[in-house]
Amino acid sequence: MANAAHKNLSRRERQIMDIVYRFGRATAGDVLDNLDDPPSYSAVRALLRILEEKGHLRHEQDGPRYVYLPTVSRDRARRSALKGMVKTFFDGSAEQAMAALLDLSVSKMSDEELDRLGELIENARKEGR
Amino acid sequence: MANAAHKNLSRRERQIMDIVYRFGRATAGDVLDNLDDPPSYSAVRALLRILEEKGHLRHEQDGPRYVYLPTVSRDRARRSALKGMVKTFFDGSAEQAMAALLDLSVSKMSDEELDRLGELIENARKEGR
DNA sequence: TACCAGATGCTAAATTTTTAACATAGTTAC
DNA sequence: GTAACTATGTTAAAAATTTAGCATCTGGTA
Repeated sequence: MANAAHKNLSRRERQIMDIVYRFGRATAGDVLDNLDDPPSYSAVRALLRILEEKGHLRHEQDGPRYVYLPTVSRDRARRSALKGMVKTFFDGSAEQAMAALLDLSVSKMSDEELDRLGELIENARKEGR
Repeated sequence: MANAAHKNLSRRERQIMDIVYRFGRATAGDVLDNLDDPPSYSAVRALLRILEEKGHLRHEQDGPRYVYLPTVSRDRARRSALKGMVKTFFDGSAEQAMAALLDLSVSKMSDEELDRLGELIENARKEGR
């Protein structure tokens, strides 16, 4: 079911998880700095603790402070998010999603990037699967 | 800014918007049927009305009932969602996102689909941009 | 060592979200 | 026409989320 993990997050929880995923690892301060319409530092810490309780985050000690990391690997999170997106916005068609993605960003892509993508597809067509 | 519209939705609101986007248009009943851990019919209707007030949905009369539709075109919603995803999970790299998408679904893709994608990239490399 | 800065833990209040219940109006079928 | 069914509109209570405040602890530094 799509983005199962994310589905049950509250608004703030989701905002925070997005930031942590984006950063890979983040302190309460990092999160606060990147939150729209941010609450108090204290509120952010409370949310981080809740997310940890729920099993979405874990923390490591880094000197005097906590650094939070997702418990689910970035790779798994990516897959899950992609699946949800394809299901919700592209009728389940990964091809459509890729086309839209390409359309969205060709203007910003380098020749090298396009070459690499071309190869990936070439490979998939020949051997892969 | 990512998925600006979605960012401020509550949990249920987001779940409902996802369903409406997936269906394109949906009645309260459709939404109820597709909601995990569903509340009462009445609760769903209340949420739909709130989403309409907030400007995320509009409704059309279809015989005796309302059919709800997103106010933002699917295309815009897609773009917005894709951008957010790329930013959050792929360090802003559309190429990486496309590669992951391909990896996720090569096994399910037909030769035709792969051909079409190959062409799109070919075109982008040659002329486009 | 003793102080200061900056961190966490915990608790309870404020706000928002979510829900159900009830009242009302429109459709359809007989 | 009217009864049965199925909608919607509104309201207020229940539940969950979000927040801030205060007490406490830890680490670095003069």
